Amino acid sequence: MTDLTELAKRRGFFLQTAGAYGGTAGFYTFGPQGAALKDNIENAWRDRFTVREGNMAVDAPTVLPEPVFEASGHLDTFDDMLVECPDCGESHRADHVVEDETDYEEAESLGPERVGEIIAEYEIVCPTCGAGLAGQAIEDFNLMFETNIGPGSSSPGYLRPETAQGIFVEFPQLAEYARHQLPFGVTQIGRAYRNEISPRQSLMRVREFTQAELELFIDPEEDEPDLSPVADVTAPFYSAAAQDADDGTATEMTVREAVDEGVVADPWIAYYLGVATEWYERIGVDMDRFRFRQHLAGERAHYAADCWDAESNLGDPDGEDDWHEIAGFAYRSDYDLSKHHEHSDEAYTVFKQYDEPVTVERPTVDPDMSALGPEFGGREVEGSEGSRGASGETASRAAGANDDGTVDEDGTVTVEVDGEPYDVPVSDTGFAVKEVTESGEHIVPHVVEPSLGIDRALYTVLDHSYREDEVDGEERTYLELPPEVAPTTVGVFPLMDRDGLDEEARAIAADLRERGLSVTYDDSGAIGRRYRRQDEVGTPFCVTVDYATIGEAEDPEEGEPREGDREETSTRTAAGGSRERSDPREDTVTVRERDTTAQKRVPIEELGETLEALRDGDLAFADL
RNA sequence: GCGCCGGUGGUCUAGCGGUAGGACCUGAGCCUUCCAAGCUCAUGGCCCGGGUUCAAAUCCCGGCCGGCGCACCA
Repeated sequence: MTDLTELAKRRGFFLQTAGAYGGTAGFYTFGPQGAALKDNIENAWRDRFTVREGNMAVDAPTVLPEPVFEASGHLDTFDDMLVECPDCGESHRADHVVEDETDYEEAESLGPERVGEIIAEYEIVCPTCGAGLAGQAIEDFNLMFETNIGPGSSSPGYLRPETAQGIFVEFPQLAEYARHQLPFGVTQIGRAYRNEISPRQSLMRVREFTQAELELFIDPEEDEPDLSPVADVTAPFYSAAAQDADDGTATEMTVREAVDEGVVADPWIAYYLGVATEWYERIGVDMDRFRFRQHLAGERAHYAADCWDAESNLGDPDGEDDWHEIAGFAYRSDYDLSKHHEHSDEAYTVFKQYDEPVTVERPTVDPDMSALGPEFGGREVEGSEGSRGASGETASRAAGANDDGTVDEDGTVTVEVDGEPYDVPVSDTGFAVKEVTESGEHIVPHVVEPSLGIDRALYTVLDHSYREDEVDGEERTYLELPPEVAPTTVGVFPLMDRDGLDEEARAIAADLRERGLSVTYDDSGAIGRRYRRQDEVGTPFCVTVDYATIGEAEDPEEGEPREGDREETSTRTAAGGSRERSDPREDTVTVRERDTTAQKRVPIEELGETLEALRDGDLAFADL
């Protein structure tokens, strides 16, 4: 990890932000290599989770107004109350301490002042060392960055702690775009912010990070995934049950087995675990240092019904394991949409049409207010309210019949007004049972959410691809990045920076760039140094223009052609006078593979095509 | 946020009261016909702020940043 951080800074993958001002914890800037790598990882994610899944991508603001987070629950649950022990200095969740030591439940909702009072009243002591906590300040710690929208403080906003809310809050319109057809998926890749108490471990725990999220909206009663594309994907599953067992370990099994054996309860989650497994492998995560871990019951987020994490092992390969969460797969049920449905003015539902319209008898009320109004004035009459929205059963009880479903002999029903029972004539309530034809119902979709941390994936890929070996007795450091994500695909060098080799190499570099390949040109120093430089940033292939390329002898005994007669190099045969170096141009270059340092000669005219095939995995270097 | 340890060129490091030396990297030149070779030259540094002292990179205090442990991680 130390070596990697050093290489990351030296070679331009990532560095601490604003180091000139002392740096600031939890923020990193991606350098040229890191930015390119991150782009490539993000593009691989878009390809897999948006394009190939047929989902739609959106791009929401990072700042959202306060009501969004009131609805989502983040304002409450992100607001931790901490109390610090005056003796041993340990911080504890004040609300948890109170819940443990008293009969109070949901102490969080009592507010910090009341919790402080309770701690004093009950003389609660520090769970660690036993010192009294009375009188200690209850610190409010909100993990969201707060800001003001516009001048003044009347309109607070927060930097989103997850990209997801930007999708949920727009659900009504997104459902429109999806033509109200479930299931549909919406993806988003973007920054999220959490004011972490203690950023640690380089890129793995930062205050601003990039999330790649998919929110899949499903009808929980109808929709089921087609597991077949990933059914045979194998991954290690570390279930909650296995974690509870003393000697529990992750079990290697296919996605199909995980579902059939009930290890992963929800098939949608299982499907995305399969998709993610393939994706992580594709971008260069070592599958021997990867697993899925189910959240323990007490560990789940406030919205999650079931949750699995993807974890990568960043420990020393020969040493202790060091597992880190790099993605979460949560079955969020209808939590988020229901919340926004309640808090906002819009309906976060889709209309689900029945196969056949159903005709039901539905009790209705149509109160005769000219009769009831004068009698009951402004007081709320349950019977008249009951006609709106409530179920037929409620309406019938309230307006058409007593609780036992009967109508009194004198043709009245008993209605409660402000707790007082009144007899009201049935004729005045307008009670009737009508036949209604219903063609469907409004349902709140459930949400399945694969949420991947891009920075953590990037760091894992770097960690897992870091290699040290020896070539010709010299130590070598290289990154075994998959060609698809490597910041640079090909390095192009002239063997010597003269004799027209450089011109030839520049022309080749330009041609390759024209094809859209990511190319680095380098003519400095010795060739070996240039290879090592590219090795360190994970460039999978290097092309070298040598004397064979341009038709020079391999064994120059006489003076080399110097500046001034460069054009002669390509017309030497015709020009005569230098017949001992008159070999014809081979028009081939060497292509060197990073991982093996092996070289093959490739004709220049096939070079672009060959490199593209190598990059895309359509051609193996060994088959050249 | 607490505790322990640390912060010297881009990177790694020596110096630990008298204002800095090396290695690597980088740049220029020489040399060099495929894996960090060699030679010459050059660029570049004591985290920040106070204090003690004739004098502070060095000692003290505070801050910032980092590593590790604790807590936290919805």
